[in-house]
Amino acid sequence: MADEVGRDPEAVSKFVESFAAQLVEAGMQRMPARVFAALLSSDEGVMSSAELGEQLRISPAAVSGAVRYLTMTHMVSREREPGSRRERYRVHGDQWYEALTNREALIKRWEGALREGVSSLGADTPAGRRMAETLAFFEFVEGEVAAMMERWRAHRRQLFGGEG
Amino acid sequence: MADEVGRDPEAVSKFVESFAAQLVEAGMQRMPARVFAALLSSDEGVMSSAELGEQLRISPAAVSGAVRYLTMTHMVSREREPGSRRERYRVHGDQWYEALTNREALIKRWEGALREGVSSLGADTPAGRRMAETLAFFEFVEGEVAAMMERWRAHRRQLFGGEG
DNA sequence: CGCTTCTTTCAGAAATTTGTGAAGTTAAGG
DNA sequence: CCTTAACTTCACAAATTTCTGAAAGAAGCG
Repeated sequence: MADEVGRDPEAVSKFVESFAAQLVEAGMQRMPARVFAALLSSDEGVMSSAELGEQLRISPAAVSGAVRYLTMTHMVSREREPGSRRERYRVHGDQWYEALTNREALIKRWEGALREGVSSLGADTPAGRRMAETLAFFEFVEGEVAAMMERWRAHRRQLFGGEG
Repeated sequence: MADEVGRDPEAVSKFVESFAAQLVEAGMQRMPARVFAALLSSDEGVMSSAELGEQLRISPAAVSGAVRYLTMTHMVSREREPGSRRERYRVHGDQWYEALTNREALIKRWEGALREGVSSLGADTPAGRRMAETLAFFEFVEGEVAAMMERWRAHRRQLFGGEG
């Protein structure tokens, strides 16, 4: 496996850590953030568990935990080369930020909590009305996001061409 | 100060805690989340420091810290009745979720980190191209969100009328 | 101008979260 | 079927975060 020479490992590491820090500040846990940033900055967008552990100086256990989170949120997918027990993790380049905007499940739960609030506090009370409005906002956003992503794909095609 | 009878305090508290839990899961700290949920479920959308402390069973210090966070993120504003040293905190009903979508500063920093990544890894490398695309996505979203909020306001007017 | 009431700051105790080593599990290859 | 390489799970130590009581800091009111 030829190392990609021409890449300054220190520059890569610097980017990885600084981008991970931004993700952490946005609420992501540290290890998932670092693993994700490492994948994002790898040339192929693919790394093995061992490579991740080595570059980030973390234990296999930490890699495992981070990857579990990242795959559950669909920011990363796992692959296996046929006839190997080496797992490979891939960031899909145009899927991960779609996953980012895709807080569907989260929004659904907010909506659930708000609906309960409206009915338990009373739809005819000021607080109930405030919650009903908030609920309407989330429902609105839910629809808009889908349309926005459609426009993005068109825009992207225009900027980068059909495949990326 | 007449207690609002007709409101079941237990139902209110149940909503407050369950909505706060959702906010926590989305990355907000516990105390800000609880304080915010309490305000949201109050009839006038306004509560004093003492009322918050009493309902949530937390110290004045905790209220202070939570409110500091909430005002910094523009989810809550502080008021003072003239001629009183009692602070009052208000959730604006149609401002707070605008603040929620308004991750302007956050997105700007992500963009900064990505720009650095593109230039330090090389715009002509696969990784550099992946980051450039991600950057383009954020720039796109930034513009779209503003337009979306404009549409929301129109939609809202249609649903609830001009003032709320 | 001092008293009183409310808010903020701060140090530290308590609780939670995080990452590791070690043991356990799965599956490829002989 | 056994060996071995790789990933995962688990208990615990360490680090971090969170919330409180106490003291300090503002600001109305007499």
